[in-house]
Amino acid sequence: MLTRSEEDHIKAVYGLQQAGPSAFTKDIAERLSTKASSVTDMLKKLAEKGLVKHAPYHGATLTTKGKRQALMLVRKHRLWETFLVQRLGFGWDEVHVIAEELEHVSSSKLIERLDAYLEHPEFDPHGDPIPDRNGKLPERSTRALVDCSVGERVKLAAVRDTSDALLQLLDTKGLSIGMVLELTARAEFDGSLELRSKQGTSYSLSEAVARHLLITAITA
Amino acid sequence: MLTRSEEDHIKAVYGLQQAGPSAFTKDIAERLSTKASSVTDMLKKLAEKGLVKHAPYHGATLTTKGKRQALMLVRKHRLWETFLVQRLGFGWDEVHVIAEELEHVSSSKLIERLDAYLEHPEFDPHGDPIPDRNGKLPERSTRALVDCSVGERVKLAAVRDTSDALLQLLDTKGLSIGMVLELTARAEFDGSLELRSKQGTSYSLSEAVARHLLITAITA
DNA sequence: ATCGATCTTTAGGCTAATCTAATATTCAGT
DNA sequence: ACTGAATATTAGATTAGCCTAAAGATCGAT
Repeated sequence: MLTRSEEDHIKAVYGLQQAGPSAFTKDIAERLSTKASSVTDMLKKLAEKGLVKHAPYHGATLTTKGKRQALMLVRKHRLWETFLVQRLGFGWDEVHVIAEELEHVSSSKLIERLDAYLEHPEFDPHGDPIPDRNGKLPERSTRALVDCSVGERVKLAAVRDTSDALLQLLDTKGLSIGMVLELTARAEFDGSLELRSKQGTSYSLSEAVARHLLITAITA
Repeated sequence: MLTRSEEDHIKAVYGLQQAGPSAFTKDIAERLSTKASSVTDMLKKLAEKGLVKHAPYHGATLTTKGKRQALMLVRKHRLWETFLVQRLGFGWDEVHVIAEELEHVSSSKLIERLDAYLEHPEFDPHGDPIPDRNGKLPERSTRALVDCSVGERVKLAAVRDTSDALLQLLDTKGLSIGMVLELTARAEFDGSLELRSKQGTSYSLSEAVARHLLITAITA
């Protein structure tokens, strides 16, 4: 059984390993709002428990065992987020903080029942994939909206960010996961994008936003 | 903001104050599976925070502020239990432990949404009253089944126990909250009771069990 | 009224998780 | 290769929450 702090560190390492090969002390500390020295202590402890491999001065990576733990945490987090949005009617920008607490509830029977109750969702409200009970992530090929070409028709698949501000911005504009859009123009000056929905509504997005949106190709 | 341990102690004091006027160190320790000395420490801390009144050697009582906190915890606990049974299909003997964890999740918006989602239940799966958002408990007059007379028709209202064993026993016998029963006989030898449902099924209960069942008079 | 059993508190210590400050390492730019 | 900036680790302190052991308080039975 892991403590809450251990779980938080493992999840941080997992998250950072999505971006780079190794998670660095400073970045972990930043994610968890602690200090680097505290992280070093914890990495040492987790290394002893066989959950991470800690190469001093060169960051940490999850072991197989650690990765399994991390995936279960991610699973819990995303299932709770799905519950909060789909069943309790929360906005997608409100659920992260609450799910951070809920994910530490330990009952695995609870999480399997929740999964069934939600009808085994594959993606959470932000479009992030939900690992199944064995830790397997659903397959899907995405790319950043910013890398698309004018004329392409795409489907919004996910928001690559944990900050609520971006989610609120998208809300305000009326954009949400699953929407199908055509990229109609890209401004040379600032890289901003113009998109149009089937219904003819136009949306204007800055390059910064477009970098954080993931899309899938239209399958039709 | 209270820590988990502080919350646990407050809830223990509340629970014990339902039975007697004051909660004693030893009983609190027993409930929380800690030692009396730890409880003393915590009572001192909670007294400083103005949540309990601690009369050394004479137990603790909740202040108004402490009672409000306790009621919110009880509210959370019982709403989560209701959710687990009604929506996730858990058995009523499985939910206590899980709700002990869930009740510490802090978002009050979450609990209000959950309450609405469950359609503002007044009683939890064990028949215990759920405080409303202001801490008000629904009114209902109950008495112990053991105090009823032969010939009375009663409705099972609540199970006065937190142990799973009793709940499992009732499950096995096919008894549940809300059932209407007639008390047909009481054995002189061991005080055990015979009951019969409208459908004609007979149930035999030991005096020990009957002491832990609360009933309401039939309103019809 | 006192004694003994029981309960409570106090005293002192332990561990987990944090911090700050000091020291050590790495690495990019010269 | 060297050096400075950035980063990481170590050392040592702090806090919360728990413990054991010892001392203190209460109270019913004599």
